Amino acid sequence: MQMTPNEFVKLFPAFRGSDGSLIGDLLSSAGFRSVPAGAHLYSEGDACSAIAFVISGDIRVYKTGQTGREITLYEIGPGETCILNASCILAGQSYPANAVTLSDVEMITIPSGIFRRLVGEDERMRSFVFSLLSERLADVMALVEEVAFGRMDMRLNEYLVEKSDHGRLETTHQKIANDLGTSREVVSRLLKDFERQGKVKVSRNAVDIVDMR
Amino acid sequence: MQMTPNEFVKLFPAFRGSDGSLIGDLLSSAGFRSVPAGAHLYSEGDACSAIAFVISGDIRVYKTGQTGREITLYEIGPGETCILNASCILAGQSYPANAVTLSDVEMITIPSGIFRRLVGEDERMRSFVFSLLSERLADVMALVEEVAFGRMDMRLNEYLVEKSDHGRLETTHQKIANDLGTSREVVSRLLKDFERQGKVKVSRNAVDIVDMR
DNA sequence: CGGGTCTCTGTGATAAAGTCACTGATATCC
DNA sequence: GGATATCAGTGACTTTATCACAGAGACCCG
Repeated sequence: MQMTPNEFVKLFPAFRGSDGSLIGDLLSSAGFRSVPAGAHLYSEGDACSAIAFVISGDIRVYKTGQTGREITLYEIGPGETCILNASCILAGQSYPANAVTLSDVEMITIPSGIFRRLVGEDERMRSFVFSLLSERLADVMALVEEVAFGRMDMRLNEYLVEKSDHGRLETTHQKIANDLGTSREVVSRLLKDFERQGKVKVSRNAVDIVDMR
Repeated sequence: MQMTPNEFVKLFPAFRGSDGSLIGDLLSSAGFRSVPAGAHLYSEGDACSAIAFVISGDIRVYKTGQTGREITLYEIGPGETCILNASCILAGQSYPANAVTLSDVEMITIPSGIFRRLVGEDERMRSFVFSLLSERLADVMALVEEVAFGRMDMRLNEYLVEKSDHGRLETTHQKIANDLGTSREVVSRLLKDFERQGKVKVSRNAVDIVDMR
């Protein structure tokens, strides 16, 4: 599959109005990559060689503890880059987290050398990368606050509201726990409480929101 | 006080070998600022207008919860910039955290416009800022993991080892709690346990490490 | 169809951590 | 030398996490 500059700008509006060559350079040196849902993209400690611009699908970036518990740091969607790639490439570090696809994902990959050059030459590219990196930093800082000070019932409540689609969320308690950084039992118990309070309806592989205010 | 390019490069070796004009530009437009210990530099939500390069002293960047508990995200020392400034300037956000000086701090401040231009023009400046930003992101991600999965006794143990100077740490239980994101009572109790185990000696305003392995 | 095997969920007991409400102990300041 | 402020200790209780199971539903396959 090939992408036109027009399609690219539609997805990545930060590049609108770029002086001609940038997007051309970017697309001509880009590779296209299609990854199935559930694929493991990289692990903590891996080195990285290319940067990915996500066209479609979602990616989950998470940390793991020794006990096996997980916590989601943030998700990457269409119109974003996997900024950890950028961060690794530009700072020469290895990945500080893990990433997995949540759905089938299509992305454009750009070799790190080309990417480095583009960041140097183009103000828009620079600004795009800085903004995304800054945003992630702010996101993760907010997560620290939530984890350190937030109560689990509140966090679960917000999670259900945010993640549900038309009042329904199809997932398992284990997956919710993995996003929130807690254990399955805790999620099960809290959902049961919510159900007793008439806020949700719990069934196998799904939670239906009744009234969460 | 005025700083020579030589002194600057000694503190910020990432700029060694910069093509002449960069450091000159930077220093000629820089302001010098001296701040006493304990001063509040900025709060969550503030806008920012200049970037600071720290010459001497340490700055603590932290988050606060509604209950009044605090947690330190990271500290900034000599030879580093307050990267949140950069991130705000380049991404147009407001501060996502609070900052306070831990000691008397001297720093060079550079107006955001000049800074923007330098990042655009100079490869070394760009690389310096990216590296620091990436490093902070990795730091804060590691903190999420610690807070979400780590045990308090382990965290306190590591903290004491890292922060102590010649086996002694002069601080209050409250300050330790503020760094770790827990409450004073928890720190007091854990320290008491450590003392019973013969690992430390606790006294008012100080902890002496006996044997922490 | 029926039995075996997964995956998902529920629950009790216990341990770790945070909260609340105090008390006591040590400095510090007129 | 007391008044005041700061710092630390403690019991009781709540919230979370962990461990060890037990069922319940889905799915496969002869």
